[in-house]
Amino acid sequence: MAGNGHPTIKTVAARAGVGRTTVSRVINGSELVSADARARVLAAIKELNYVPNSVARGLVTSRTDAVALVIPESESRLGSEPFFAALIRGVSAVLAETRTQLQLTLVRDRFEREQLAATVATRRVDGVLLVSVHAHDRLPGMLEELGLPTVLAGRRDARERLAYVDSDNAGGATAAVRHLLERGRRQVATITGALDMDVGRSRLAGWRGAHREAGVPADGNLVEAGDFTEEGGRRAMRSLLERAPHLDAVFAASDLMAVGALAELRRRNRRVPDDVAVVGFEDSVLARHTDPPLTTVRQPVEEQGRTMARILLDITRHGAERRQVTLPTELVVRESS
Amino acid sequence: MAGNGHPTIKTVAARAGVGRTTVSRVINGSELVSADARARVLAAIKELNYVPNSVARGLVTSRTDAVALVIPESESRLGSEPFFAALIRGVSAVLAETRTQLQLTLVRDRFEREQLAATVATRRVDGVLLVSVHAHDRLPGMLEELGLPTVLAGRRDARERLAYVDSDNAGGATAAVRHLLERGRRQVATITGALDMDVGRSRLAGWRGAHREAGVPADGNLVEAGDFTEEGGRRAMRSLLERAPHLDAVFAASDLMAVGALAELRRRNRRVPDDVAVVGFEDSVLARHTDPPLTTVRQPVEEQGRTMARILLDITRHGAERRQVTLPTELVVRESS
DNA sequence: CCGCCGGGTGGGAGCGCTCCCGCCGGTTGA
DNA sequence: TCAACCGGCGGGAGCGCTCCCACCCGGCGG
Repeated sequence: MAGNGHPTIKTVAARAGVGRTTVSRVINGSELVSADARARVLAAIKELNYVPNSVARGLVTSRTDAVALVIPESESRLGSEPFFAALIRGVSAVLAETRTQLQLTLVRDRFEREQLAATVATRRVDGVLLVSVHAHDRLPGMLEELGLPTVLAGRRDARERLAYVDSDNAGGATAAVRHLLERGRRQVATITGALDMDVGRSRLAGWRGAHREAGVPADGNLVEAGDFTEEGGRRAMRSLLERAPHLDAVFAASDLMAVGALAELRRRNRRVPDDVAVVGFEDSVLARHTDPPLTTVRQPVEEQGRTMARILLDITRHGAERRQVTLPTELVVRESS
Repeated sequence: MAGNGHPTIKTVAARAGVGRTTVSRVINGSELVSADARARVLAAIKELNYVPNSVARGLVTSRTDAVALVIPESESRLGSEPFFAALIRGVSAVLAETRTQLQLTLVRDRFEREQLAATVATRRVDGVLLVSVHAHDRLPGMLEELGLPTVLAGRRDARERLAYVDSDNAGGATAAVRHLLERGRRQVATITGALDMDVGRSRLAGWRGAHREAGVPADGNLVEAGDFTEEGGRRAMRSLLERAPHLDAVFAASDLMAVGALAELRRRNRRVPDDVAVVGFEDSVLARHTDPPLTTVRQPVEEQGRTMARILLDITRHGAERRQVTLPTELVVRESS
């Protein structure tokens, strides 16, 4: 019983000469406290340097004021780090306003990913933000069953039921390819992203859409599947050039793949943009540093993070409905096109 | 009392026909349980899909099995994201092994930084990992007073008392400058990092050391202070060229500043490496993508994160002493030198 | 003058867990 | 034979908080 350790609400109550309940009320901003009592409690808190124990609070309220951000590490390793960094910044900014903690969970492999559901079920978080969901990912479903509010970055497919915030992938891709066609490019190839993800499929759909719009037939020979990695971009560029040596433009579904494509083009002494125009997607820091600087589609990643956090908090704090938001993208023209 | 909600340890005990304590023992891997009882408990856990409530556990053990990683956002915004991403990967890998949660705290401004001490004092974390500490940062001291185990990424100064993991900044810088001098460069300038940080000072010391070693006088005119940003690198390069137009090499204390320097050199039509050799520090992704690819000093950032996490866990779990570790760096020669 | 109301207050109970301590019954050594 | 011991086990207490439910008391209407 030494006054040692940290002061508790009881210590504060004794010091202020009031009951525990009154202290609790002051802390939680209840109106039903006389000005006098409130002042005494506040003074006691300051004197004792008291900080409420949020674990104890969490036990009774069964809220933790923490949300998890789940990121598959395999993808983050692939150099898309700027994406995650920006997303985290956005999320964190909104959470800070409401004193909500951000728990970062990097998931290394499928096993850890499935295990996560159990971890998360230990009630350590009020909700989950999920990044990079594949079409047949089971995790979102598991979280839903657990009744844990979940917001996705990107959707699993066009019929997504859960809350999500996505960029306008199809629209951005269409704009990119339209830009190439309008500049007179005749054979606009595309290096797609992973096609088991909606991002990959939607950006490919955008490439098709722009062709349709322009009344140009979309040649299946000009499509090569990538995987969002630099090496994948390089490889895809290689097979495209072999299949369609006369292509004069390529739309890569990510900046990183565009970088790979640029490398392959340089290796073959194709000039960019003179011989072949290149456009990426994301507008990461990379895009400004390639040679030549990369034309690309900017997605508002930080805003995406902010929106995700807001939607999640609205659900956990105010029981709001799940919302689905698509954020606009914007073509940034640089020197590669 | 409806069987609703989540099963508790009591539910499991009833189902298995044992006491709460026995269930607890099984969960925590105690030896003092008969094989029979253990089997029954395990079965009950599985049937009920029971997951222990870690908040309740935390209340009694006063451990949360979570640690905070504190990152000043101002710096992370500066494009050093690859550094933080790698650090997080390392930290996360080690934490995952011990089922410890990672709480990420981006600190936007000084105010939030000081407030953090209070937040952290709500007992939500067992320890803190601190990144980018400036020489006169008050936060480490506050955490120490709170008795919260802390490990720094980098040290405040050469007399650091807290646990830390740092790269061999001086050694790496010396190797970089030695390399330039050995290749016959006569005027090796340096763009320093922020000089209120040990990283900045140590890398500058390395530049001096290599000169001393080679018996070449270190010309103060060849030193220009930067701030680890690209723009800072550009600016520093500009003043260096004005002050010392005949310099034939520059060692930048970060890749990002090297990128700025490269841009300025190109603007002035100085060829790299023919006219001026450039070396950076960090070996971030950027380094492979500059034109020409950047010679730089690789620091084992992921390993740094792993080591930090290990040291922190050793302290929180086993009451180990604070350790101070310096990890070796390695010169990576590419085409800019 | 009495009942009633309602703002301000405090104590009890209980959140789900761990840990202390004591109980039980079988084995061992003197 | 009996005390000492020990492995296996369970209940009580309590971690620090919130919330329910009184309780008190001054003011007011009947």
